[in-house]
Parts: sequence; structure tokens; C-alpha cells
Amino acid sequence: MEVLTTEQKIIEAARKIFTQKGYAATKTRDIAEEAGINLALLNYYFGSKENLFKQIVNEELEDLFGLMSPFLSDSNTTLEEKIRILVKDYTKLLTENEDLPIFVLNELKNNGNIFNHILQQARTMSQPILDNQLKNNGYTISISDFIMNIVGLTIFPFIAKSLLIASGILKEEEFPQFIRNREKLIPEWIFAILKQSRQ
Amino acid sequence: MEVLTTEQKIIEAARKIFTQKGYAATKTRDIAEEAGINLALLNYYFGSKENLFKQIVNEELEDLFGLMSPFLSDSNTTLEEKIRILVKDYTKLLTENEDLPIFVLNELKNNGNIFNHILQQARTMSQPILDNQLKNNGYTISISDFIMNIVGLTIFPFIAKSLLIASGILKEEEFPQFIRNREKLIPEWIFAILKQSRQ
DNA sequence: CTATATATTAAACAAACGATTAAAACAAAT
DNA sequence: ATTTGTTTTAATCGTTTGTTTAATATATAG
Repeated sequence: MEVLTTEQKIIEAARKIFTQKGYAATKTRDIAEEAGINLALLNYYFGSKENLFKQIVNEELEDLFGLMSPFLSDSNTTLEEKIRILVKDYTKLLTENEDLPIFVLNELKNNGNIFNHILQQARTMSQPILDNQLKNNGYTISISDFIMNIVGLTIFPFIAKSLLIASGILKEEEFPQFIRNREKLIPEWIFAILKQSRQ
Repeated sequence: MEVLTTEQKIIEAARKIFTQKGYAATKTRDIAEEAGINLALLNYYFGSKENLFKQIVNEELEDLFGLMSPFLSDSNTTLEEKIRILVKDYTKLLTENEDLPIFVLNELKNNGNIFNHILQQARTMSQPILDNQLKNNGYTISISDFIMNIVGLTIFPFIAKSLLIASGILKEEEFPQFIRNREKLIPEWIFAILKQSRQ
């Protein structure tokens, strides 16, 4: 089992180290060692460190936003269902890949413009349908705030995990339960916010 | 005017570049150039790049958490006032220093344990008072969730700014208004969440 | 003014890093 | 079995990077 091609071994190793340390702090030699391959093979298959990096980031963005767009643009799914599914799916994804959000957001800050096409596609499909669903229910909240609140409440704990633990607010071993609990609460909080925007 | 000592010039330049690019991507030569000083002076005054970095991070953490702890632990300030002031102060701080949160959280992820003392102090003072204020009002939300929600809703837009803009959800020039608007809304949302936790 | 401490500079060092090269090992095709 | 194309290896190249050194300039004190 586990017969990976050299190319796959490099990608897996690169994904692990890039997401852990970021672009600048990652050495091609670290990737080669983690992958168990000769250093020159990295350039043989991917040309350069930067090339390899872009491919990884593209895949991670797909993970993050491919999740969102298809069902958000489905007009048969109710707003309530969308909220619950979104929170649930993101919680699952981030639990399995805790370093993902801060990595993506950090690297996006420096090279945002390179990945525009992926992000814009994710939005244009879902925006009008969501907008209608909000208005039809009488909710006056803007779509930007609506998305920002769901995503922020769900993702932020993963970004701030080190801070939570370093400050003693939470212990490392309590974190999974903390997240599982929020997974149930966040949709209720979002509903409370929505209802308040209607009054 | 503007007569800075060499030491101060280095610190200002270092703060700017470190927060912009992170530790690994920052070159000592960039700092020297930005500060307008000779490269060797950096080591003359601070010994090493790492030393200088630690000093900067410590100052940034003070900025970020010194804001919080003094008045959160004041039992004369009502919960409502605390929420409003916290959101207002953080919004102001981050508006003037947009790169701060992602920088701090990113570097904290790798070196969390080094800065424990600052963070733990900020917590132990305010936690029991806040806890009482929540319980006395009949709110069942946990203090971790309470803090996480306020801070998350306030800070996350700054962390996700590049994403918001790259995806086209928001235009760069709309961002300040977006933030100003949320500054008013977030306290109301927090109240809505609190009330819901009482029912 | 002179001596001494402090601050600044240009140059260089040593290690780390991304990338390349040339040869060797391997696989596939004829 | 030989040729041809592909993959892998060890060694090295040219830069970059953090740091140090030795000389020079500037300030301070007696």
C-alpha cells in the first residue's frame, strides 16, 4: 500500500511544511527530507520552489472554497440548512487541518491578486441567490456581514487557538470539545443575529 | 522635530517590516535600509535579528492585550459598557494597524510558549469578574465563547480583508465603511446572542 | 587639548539556500 | 542486447543572509 509517485511524495511533504511554516520559512531541503527524495527532484518536477508553492496554495483554496460555492448557490436549500451545513463542513475541514486558515489568509495577504479567479468564481455563483433568501425572509443584514459572521465565528477559534491556550483560557485537550460545542451553538447565534436584524 | 535615536529608528523600521512580512521573510538589510542606518548597527544595539524580533512582538502583544485587561477587570463597568468599549477600542487599534492581528497570531503559533507570561496576566485579572457579570444577568454562555465571539467578530474582518477584496465581495475603498458599520452592529449582535442564551 | 569611551562605517566571513549540472541508474522499446 | 528516453543521485555553483571585524568618526571627560 501507500505507493506514492515521487511527484505525489513531494506535494504531500510540501503541503505539510508550507502550511506549518509559511513560504519564507520553508526550505526546499526540508521538503526533500520530509518527502524522502533527492533535493534536485524538486526542481526536476516543479521547476522552482515558488511554482510548487503556487500549486499547493491553489489546491488549499479549492479545499476551502470548493466546499462553499456549489450548495450555497442552490436555491432549493433553505437558508437555515445552508447555515448548518456550512458551519458543520468548515468545522470538519479545519479540525482535520488546523493550520490551513492562518496559512491561506497570511499568504493571500502578500499574493492576493494571483488567486483572484478561484475566489471570484466562488462568489459570483452564490451571491445573488443568498441575497434573495435573506431579503425574502425580511432580514436586513448585508450579505457581506452575514458571510463574515458565519465564517468568522467558525474559523476564528482555529486561528486564535495558540492564543487561547497560551493565555490559559483553554487547555489544549479541551479544544476539540470547545469546537464541537460551538458547532452546535454557532447556527443558533446566527439565527439570533438574523432575527434581531428583522426587528 | 522627529529626532529619533538610532535605536528608535531601528525599532520603528523593524516593527513595520516584521508586521508586514513576518519573521522569516524579513531581511536584516531591509530593516537597516528602512531605518536609514548601517547594517552593523542592528547587531550593535540588539545583538541579533531574533532578539530584535522578540522585543517587537512583546510590544505588539502589550498593545493588543494591555488594551483589554485593565477595564475588563473593573467591576463597576457594566457588561454592556465593556462590550461597547472593547469593540470600539479594538476597531480603532486595528484600523491604524491592519497587519497586526495576523502577524501576532501567526508568530504566536510557532513561538506561543515564549510569551505566556504576558497573556496569562491579561486573563487571570479579568476572568472572575466577567464570569460573575455573565452569571448575574442569567446568561448561560461560557466565558470562552463570549470572548471568542466579541474578538472574533471584531478582528476577523481585518484578517480576512485580502480574501474579501480578492473575492470581490468588497472593494478596497469600501472596507473602512464596512468596518465602521460593523463597529455599531457587533455590540447589538452580541446582545442578541446573550439574550438567546438566557432563554 | 588629550585621552577615553561610544557610535558608525565599509568590508568581509561563514553558513544557508535555491538552483543547476553531469553522470549514473533504471525502464521501455526495437 | 542495444538503443533511447526517463528518473535519480552526488556534487557544486552563485547568491543571499545574519553576523563579525577592524578601522574611522564622534562625543565625553579630565
